[in-house]
Amino acid sequence: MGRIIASGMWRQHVTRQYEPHEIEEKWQAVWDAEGLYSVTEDPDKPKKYVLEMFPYPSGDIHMGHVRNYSIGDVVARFSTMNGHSVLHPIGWDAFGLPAENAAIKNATHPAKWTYANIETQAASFRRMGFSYDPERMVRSCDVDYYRWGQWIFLKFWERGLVERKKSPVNWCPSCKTVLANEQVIGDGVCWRCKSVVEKRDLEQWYFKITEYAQELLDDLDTLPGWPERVKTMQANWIGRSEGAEVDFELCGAGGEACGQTITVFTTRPDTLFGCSFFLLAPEHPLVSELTAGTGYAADVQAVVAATARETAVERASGEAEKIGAFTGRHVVNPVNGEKVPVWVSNYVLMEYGTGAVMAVPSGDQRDFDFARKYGLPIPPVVVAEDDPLINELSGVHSRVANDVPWAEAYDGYGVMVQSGEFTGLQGGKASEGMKAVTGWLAERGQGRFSINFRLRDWLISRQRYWGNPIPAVHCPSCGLVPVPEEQLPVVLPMEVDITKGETLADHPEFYETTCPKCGGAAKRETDTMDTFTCSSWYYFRYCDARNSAEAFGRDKADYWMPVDQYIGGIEHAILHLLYSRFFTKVFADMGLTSAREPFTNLLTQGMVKKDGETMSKSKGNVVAPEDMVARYGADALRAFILFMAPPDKDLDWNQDGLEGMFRFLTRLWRYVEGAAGAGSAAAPAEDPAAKALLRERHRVVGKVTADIEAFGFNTALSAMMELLNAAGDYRKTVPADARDVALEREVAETLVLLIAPFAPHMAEELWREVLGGEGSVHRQSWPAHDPALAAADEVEIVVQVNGKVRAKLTMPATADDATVREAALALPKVIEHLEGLTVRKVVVVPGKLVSVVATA
RNA sequence: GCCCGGGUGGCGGAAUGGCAGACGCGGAGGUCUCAAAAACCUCUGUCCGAAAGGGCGUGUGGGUUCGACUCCCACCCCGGGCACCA
Repeated sequence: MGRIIASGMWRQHVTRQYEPHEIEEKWQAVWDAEGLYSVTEDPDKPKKYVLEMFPYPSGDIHMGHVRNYSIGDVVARFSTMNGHSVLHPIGWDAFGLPAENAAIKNATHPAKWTYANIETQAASFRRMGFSYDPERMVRSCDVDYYRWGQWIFLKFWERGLVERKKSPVNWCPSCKTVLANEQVIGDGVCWRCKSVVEKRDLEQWYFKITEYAQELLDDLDTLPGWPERVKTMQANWIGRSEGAEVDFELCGAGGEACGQTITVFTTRPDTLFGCSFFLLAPEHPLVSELTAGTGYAADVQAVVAATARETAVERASGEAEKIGAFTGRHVVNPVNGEKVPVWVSNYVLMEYGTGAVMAVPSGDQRDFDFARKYGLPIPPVVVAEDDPLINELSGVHSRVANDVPWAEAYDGYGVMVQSGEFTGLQGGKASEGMKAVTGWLAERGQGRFSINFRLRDWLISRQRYWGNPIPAVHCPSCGLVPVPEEQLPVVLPMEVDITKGETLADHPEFYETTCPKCGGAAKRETDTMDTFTCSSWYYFRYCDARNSAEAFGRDKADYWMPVDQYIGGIEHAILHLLYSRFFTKVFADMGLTSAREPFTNLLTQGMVKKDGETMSKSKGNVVAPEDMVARYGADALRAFILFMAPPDKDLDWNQDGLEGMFRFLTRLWRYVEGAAGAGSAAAPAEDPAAKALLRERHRVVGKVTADIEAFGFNTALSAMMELLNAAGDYRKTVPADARDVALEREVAETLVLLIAPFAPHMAEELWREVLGGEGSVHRQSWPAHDPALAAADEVEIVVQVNGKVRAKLTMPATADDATVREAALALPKVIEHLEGLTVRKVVVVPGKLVSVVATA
């Protein structure tokens, strides 16, 4: 293997240069042949499931992939070396719209495009040296996989978690399909293509994730290994509000009671006495019923029409001007019998609560603005204790004030006024007043304690071809009928010509079928499932990827699940992570798993940017990992991207440092080659230079170990550089015949083991070929360290006088405080700075410093 | 508006309340060489100083402490998330 390098030839200097390409491809082949990364359930070892998020087969890999999968690979290899049985699989989230778009553009089939991309990407991952178990690879567009997605759908249906209903839904005009709420991001745009979404009234399939809203919220507390920020985002998204439902009786057109009630949800029942009008959403079904044929119909219809014209962005952003119209009707306030007018306004959303709102302008800014605009009363009911109004209204039970001198509503805590028997109680969110009023209403059957969630059910049907067909049949006589389990899979037909814009709905061969129940002619459902359904359970499939009888075996899942370390981008903080938690909870309730949460620890890695912008083809600022691998090898690239920044931070790609990482690896290579000999030269036992190097070796092993455990890959690599620097200094400063050869060899071995998770190819070459190690470096035990050996026997102590460093002192590590203090005060420099001053206080920090406080 | 992050040399970044700037990049000078590359060595926050040495310095202003990048209060800036949610 060794070769004579050109520049060294005349010196007779035989050495091997670090040639990443030769060794990387060589070891990739060896690892495959040896089946190094195949894993089975080993009852004798602690298990560890390390997983990076399911990649979409977009074609080329990008730097974000390199970062994500490099992090996972270090964690996986490190865990293996630390005695764990490690599951580290990969697969592809292979259904989805980009395949259709690409197929249209290239006049091919989505399947062809997808499988070709998977091959390309798999080759790139292999080229990076990632340690995936090849036997567990999963592709979500394979029938073997998606049939179980259909099975899950049927099981969800059995459990009452599937619903088909008509409601206003998000429609992406560019993707030509509906989207779930979670998939509308930012200012009302599609998560994938960033087009502004529209609202359409359509009948669609839903998973009832709201049934699990409370548990999804509560169990966030069982995830200490998740970033706070992700948990906060999920909690906000679920949006739990405690309050009350209040029934208002509707009056007839003549003002008389008509027996019909309208219920509202409010978080502030304590402000009920301040309700001066009542609002309906423009989409509320009662609106036309109440106004049809009356003199109010025209104005109300104008508001309804204007609201319908607002874009989703305007409506959602709260920037739209509040408009409204009186319906001519009234409702009765249950607490005081007062009749309040019913208005229609664009700021009331049909999707939240009941689509009807009791308006309390003194306590809610939106109601306040509306009241001011339309000249409606603003009676104060909860007044801050330091508000001048309190003098006038404190203890006043009945309504005397119908307006406030305030510029805005007050929604904080305060004293209830003008509130009948509740006057004087504390008002505010979750206050005693709120509880008292709710209790009063409940006793009379006019209200009840209630919890409202912002979370909506998950819309899972998609009007696209390249997805998992929904296993359902529409029968003219039986209605919606699930495809019987034994008839699965519903195979996605390949004959659909996507280049002509065809979908399943264009294929009678697909949709013409018979009803499983009555045997009559029926139509198969032609919508496919949201691809997020595929990625919501793939981590279960990895546990038992080749099972043809079940989605996964419970024994296998119970061995591996939950995922111990999940790694992926923050962009899935809600989407994929919420859906996966939901699936896992349903699986647990189905008895398929004992895990109630899928991911114990979550690392959200930051984005890889270029010049502060996300890399994209359209910006032309994409840095191709392949180019970097071609120049410096996969090892240098992997190590460098981890060295650049802590994993959770965004990083700005800058190639300059990559060269530096390559230099480090080259130096490491040379050092190990030079120190590999098992020489026998006995070194002086008490040589301080040798002791220092040994100490550094133990310190660095301790630091690298702790750093990897805390995802401090950048500082772990820094520490390895420090050890190599120390080893280089030892070699430079100690003459060859005085060197401790055994120590140098130990340091070399240590460095090879430490670098193995980061630069797996190089470590393997050095381990097997240079150090002559037995078996793969990746199957070795992680190096041990002895804290006692890492401790210095002499310490340098800093001496401060009035907070400024004035001298340094070397003391035995065992010296007691009094000795250190005395030695410090005796230093000439210290005496000089204390001249004319009186020492007031001396602080001794063992092993660190002495701080002398002195004044004149 | 609300909720999270984050502001440290020329750059990426490091620092259980204890020498700010580890490690790396970049830069300057040097060794080797006919020369260059590579490699190696020295220096590299800033200001004053020939040096010794000293002053200043982690977004801003206060505070706690013998001692603050770190803890507390107020504010400024940057990034992200949420936002007519009743």
